[in-house]
Amino acid sequence: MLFSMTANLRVVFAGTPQNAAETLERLVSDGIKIVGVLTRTDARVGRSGALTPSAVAQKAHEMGIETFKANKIDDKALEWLKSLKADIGAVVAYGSIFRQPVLETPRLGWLNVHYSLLPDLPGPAPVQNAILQGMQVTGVTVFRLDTGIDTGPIISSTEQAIDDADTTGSLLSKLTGIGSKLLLDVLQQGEAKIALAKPQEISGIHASATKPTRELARLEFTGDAVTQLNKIRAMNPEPMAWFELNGTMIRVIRARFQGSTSEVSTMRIVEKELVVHCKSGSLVLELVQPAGKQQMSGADWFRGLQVEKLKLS
RNA sequence: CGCGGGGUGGAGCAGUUCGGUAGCUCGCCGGGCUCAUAACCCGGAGGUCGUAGGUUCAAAUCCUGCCCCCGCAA
Repeated sequence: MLFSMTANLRVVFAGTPQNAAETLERLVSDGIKIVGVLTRTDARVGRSGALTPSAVAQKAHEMGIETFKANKIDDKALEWLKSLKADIGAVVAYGSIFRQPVLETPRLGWLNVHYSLLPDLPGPAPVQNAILQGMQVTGVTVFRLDTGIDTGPIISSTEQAIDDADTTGSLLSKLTGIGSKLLLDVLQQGEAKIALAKPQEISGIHASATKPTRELARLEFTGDAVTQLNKIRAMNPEPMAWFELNGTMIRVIRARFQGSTSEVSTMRIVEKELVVHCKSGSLVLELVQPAGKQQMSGADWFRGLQVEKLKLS
């Protein structure tokens, strides 16, 4: 009986990429009433440049949910939102800011799923930055959207340990599952739960989690081994860490730390594996991808170079 | 037709400019050495060189079409 009083919120969902689509699917399969989906417009994707609907758009279409495509919430989009008469909105990586009139549109406002333990790592790339900083614990936070960037009152959060082998891809996948459940719980508990949101205690500096650029993804083997390894993990799958050799880009997909080191920034085969010596340790480059080639083991790639050892400039 | 790289035994590459017997480093199989080995030595199997056609006495190599894989940029 308790359920029937609260579980029938009319929810509008806003999101764009794959993990948002997974969240949407979870909500629907657990009985949340999604009255509309807002997502970004179709984008040109890949070499062919084919116009492709977002993952969320595809999922919504599959589930027969009314969809509105817009890259920012202009007056037309706002009008559509109003017409839905939703009680509440849920945002997972939609990709645009919400203006005040939009925040007020569903009567209970909007919930946002953010992949960090706020107030740590606000901004667009919390997962990459958690790994980049070598953090061992992160989490997911569900909070009420306000006009700031990830500054609204927190409803609930869950911790998640970061494994040494985690990449942004693998960690995001775990966090997506947790976030879906967290969001689902809040929506099922309804208005009473949402009212319990507590303002964030934003003290000191919380570095905003900006999106990593290609230049940031560049590896410096003269640098600290652990730092480079964190970069490799954080940049996978996007934009992928890389280094340059003879004018071509070599992406490093996967690597692991190894204690000993010798001549810095030098590669050689040690016990069938490709090892690059850095400052304070070495890295075994397990999986690489030269530009234009398939992924291959570091040892296979190095074999093709037909050299004993390689000193990177 | 956005720019570019590539398709050669199971893997990674060389050979293509200048057409002339399929090469290298690994892996695999067998044998040897060794207390032993993933180390070392010897031997072996495995490829119609992405595909279709053209030029030629002769094509991995030159010409044309097509298929597939990938990096960048968006």
